Amino acid sequence: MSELHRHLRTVARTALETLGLTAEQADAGLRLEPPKNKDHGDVALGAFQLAKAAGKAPPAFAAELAQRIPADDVIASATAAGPFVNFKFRRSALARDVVTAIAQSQAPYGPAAANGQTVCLDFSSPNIAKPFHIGHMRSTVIGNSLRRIHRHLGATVHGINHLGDWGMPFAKMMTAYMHWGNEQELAKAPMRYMFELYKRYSNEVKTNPGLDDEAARHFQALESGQDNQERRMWQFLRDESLKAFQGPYDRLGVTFDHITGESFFEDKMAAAMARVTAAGVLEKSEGAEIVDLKAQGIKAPCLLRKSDGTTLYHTRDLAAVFYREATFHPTRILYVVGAEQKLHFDQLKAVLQKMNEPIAAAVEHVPFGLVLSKTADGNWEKFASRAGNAVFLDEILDEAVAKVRQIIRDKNPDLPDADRIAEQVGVSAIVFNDLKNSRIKDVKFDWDSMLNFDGETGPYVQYACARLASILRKAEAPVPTPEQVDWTCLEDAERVLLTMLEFGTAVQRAADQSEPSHVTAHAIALAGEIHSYLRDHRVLDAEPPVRAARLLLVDAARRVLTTGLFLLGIPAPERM
RNA sequence: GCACCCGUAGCUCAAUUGGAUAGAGCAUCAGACUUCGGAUCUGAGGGUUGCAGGUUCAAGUCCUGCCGGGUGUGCCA
Repeated sequence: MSELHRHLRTVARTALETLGLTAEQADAGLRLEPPKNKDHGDVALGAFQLAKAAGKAPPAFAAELAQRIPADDVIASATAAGPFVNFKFRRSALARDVVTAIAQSQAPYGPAAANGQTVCLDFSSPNIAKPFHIGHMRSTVIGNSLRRIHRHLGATVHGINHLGDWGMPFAKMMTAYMHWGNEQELAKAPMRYMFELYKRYSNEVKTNPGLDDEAARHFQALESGQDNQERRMWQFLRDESLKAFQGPYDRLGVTFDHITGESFFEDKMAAAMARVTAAGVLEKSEGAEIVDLKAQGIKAPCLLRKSDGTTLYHTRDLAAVFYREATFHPTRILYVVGAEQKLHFDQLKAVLQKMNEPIAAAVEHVPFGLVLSKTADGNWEKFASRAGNAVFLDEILDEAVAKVRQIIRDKNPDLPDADRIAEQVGVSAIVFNDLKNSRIKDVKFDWDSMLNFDGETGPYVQYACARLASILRKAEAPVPTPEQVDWTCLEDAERVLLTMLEFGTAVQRAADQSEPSHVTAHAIALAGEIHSYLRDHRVLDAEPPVRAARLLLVDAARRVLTTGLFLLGIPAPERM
């Protein structure tokens, strides 16, 4: 909360107490929000709850409340409008409070002090026997952003890449490699080569179902824990895959705190199963071991051991929960995994609840929508790697980068280091697009709109940053300090200031709802406001006091935009 | 069949979780000191928020029933 809001709350609480409300009632009803219509004021208070607590009609109560809030050196006015009380800050106080906080990197504009939360963030988690394509990007960039957001807010964050390096998919890849694999071919282009193997297996298994049985035998052999051919093959393929993934991760600027795949829990599953058994919730059914969840409202039981004795996805996730609980003591465990796996995580949580494990409350699925591609007749359909039409992430990024490179050639031919900038801007365009809308919405992947860099896009926000940086460069002097600035010179910047004031709310909401799009939306809004401001307000040729104040404003906007982009995992180039 | 998700302007999406006159971008049209960076800005047109009920002082938001699209649904992950 900003100083402005804190002051407003204090004054309002005092006024409410003189109107006969208790401190608790005042706090509960004191919901200060930006009004929908900017003309109403800077902050709005709907007096419905408060009026109810006071036993009065909302409009009458709002009028009384407004009357008891005097103007002071921060509050310019409090006026009642029907059941609302609208507040306006003094412009100079608004400027001083917001810009000073930004200049000094105070929270929320800079990193906050520890907030006592520990967040385990399970994201990206590709199946390392499959190609890393556009579909894998969503979990990766959403998780990467959430990791930065929580860290910014003062949480201890464990970003975990829960690699799919165990189980049947991996056994199938192993089987394919044993039949047709060639080490030299693999070394040339590991990702693509594995994809070829994957496709070949998928094709051949149609006419030769025995392949799946073979894969199952290999998995049993692998899970036996003995040092055998399967284990060596597993180690080899895992190492190669990890090397191959590093490329996309580097380009996207993604890092992890732990790379512990499913295989990491190999030796922890027996204890997990023992714990489930001890809780008395494990049953035998049709040769398998299950937890019945009907009492928890889920019809499908959770399978923890197959009739052939091997374990499942659920078994490993359960072991992972226990491990994380013991190792990290998390307050939240977030799984950034596609919406199609909702049932899986509902079951996981339900099993923990049935076991009376308190950690169940921390388990939270963070689902997201599919990536759809446009068909010839204008409809949207799922990207299907099975059909062999997987689009490799690299190809998409390359295409975007090439487009940016061309725009630079057209508009800014003298830009130094153009290739590096094109990489930054092009990759960001794709990432930004993925984080722009609510997670749960499907991402419509359409080349034309993807490569249109006008409007609400990554390049739009980066362009604003570059423009601001350019002005600061041309000032050829250090940015003024807050002490040097006459705040009355920024009274015309209210739209920019009020937008920057909202930054903390946007970040907090993003963390609470696991929804990076709130940060994206804020960055777009601020970029728009500063662009508009610069149209009518010259900086460099203004009178000295005005120039100094505006320079500091420009620097503040640049900092907030840069931080916002950082929280999305996107760089802010000084030139582009 | 059952469960869950989505449905808002021609298209893609917002709407601070129940609050004031539902807002942006794209596309279309009309404009902007010969640019402190035009990847920008200003403006215009464009809406029965899928349909029908209900709860409430107040519903795009909550409840019920439909319609349309999607995802999932015991030995994959």
